Amino acid sequence: MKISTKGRYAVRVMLDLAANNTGEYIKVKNIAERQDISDKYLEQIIAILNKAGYVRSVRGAQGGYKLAKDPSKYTVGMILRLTEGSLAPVACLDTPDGTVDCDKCDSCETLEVWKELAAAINNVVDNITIADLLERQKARLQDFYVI
Amino acid sequence: MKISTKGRYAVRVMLDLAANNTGEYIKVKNIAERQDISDKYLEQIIAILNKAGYVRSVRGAQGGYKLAKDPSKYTVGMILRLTEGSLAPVACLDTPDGTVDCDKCDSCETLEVWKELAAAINNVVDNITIADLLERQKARLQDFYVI
DNA sequence: AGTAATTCCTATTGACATAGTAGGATTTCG
DNA sequence: CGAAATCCTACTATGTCAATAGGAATTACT
Repeated sequence: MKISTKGRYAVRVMLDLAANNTGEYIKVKNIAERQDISDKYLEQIIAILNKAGYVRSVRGAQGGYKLAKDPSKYTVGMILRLTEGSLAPVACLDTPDGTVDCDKCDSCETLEVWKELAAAINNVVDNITIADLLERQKARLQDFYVI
Repeated sequence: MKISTKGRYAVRVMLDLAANNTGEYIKVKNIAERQDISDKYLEQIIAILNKAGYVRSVRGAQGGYKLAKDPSKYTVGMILRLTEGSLAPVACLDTPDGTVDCDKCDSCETLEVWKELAAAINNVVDNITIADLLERQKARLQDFYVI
């Protein structure tokens, strides 16, 4: 029941892009340094975000990445599902529609548990956006400087 | 973010023992047949439940297993944590106490997300007992025969 | 006492996923 | 043209999952 580094790093990348947005394109190398992640590994992760259109890229010298839309448009759930695959706690629940992929789900008492669990998980990750995280971060930095 | 078969099977075993409780000891073979699980694999899973004292066993011919306590004493969370290990969605949160095992948790904005997620997960699995599942099962069987 | 049934214990295996590392092709700015 | 950056693909080491396998120890029944 662990979220992999791929998913966690992807969220941090999106937050980093939001936090360091100046309108300029941001290089992988800089993100990797700030986040203390291997830049080669980060490349692969950001490639997923790029293919999905979550970020825009410019190639070549002075190139880099920036968020495609406003931070408020990206939920943690979107990012995790994109990079991790489904967040469903059991395989029979990770269908694109809401159906159940199991031949004996009719007599499966535990299925209800997993459905409740899936709903609880979704409820958390789908209700936190990158903008929310950014706001929290700013609030914390404020506190830091005030003290 | 999947729950493994170990955890899922363990819950089903506990429910099976509760549902088929007649005071007699129940054999692994019978549980395996009813649940359609390899009995050799089930042996290993039930061994975990046994060592933790969740079930009582009698060896030898006519031996078997039964729940150690009332079904209401076992939550799904207890069983999953026992068999799966921690349910924390990130490694830095699976400490026995509530502490965080990460050197830069102070500046980790995403940690809050994982904490909320962990709380949501716990809230579901810690509030469903085997007795609850048993009740639902009985209700469903009732419906079946009435129709 | 002997035998069948059952739990108990440990080792092994094949398949797959994770978390990177590595190398170079391609594109673009200066 | 050359340096800097993204893009693309292959490889690898490690570990986990989900069993399978074989036999040792224990007990009830005849």
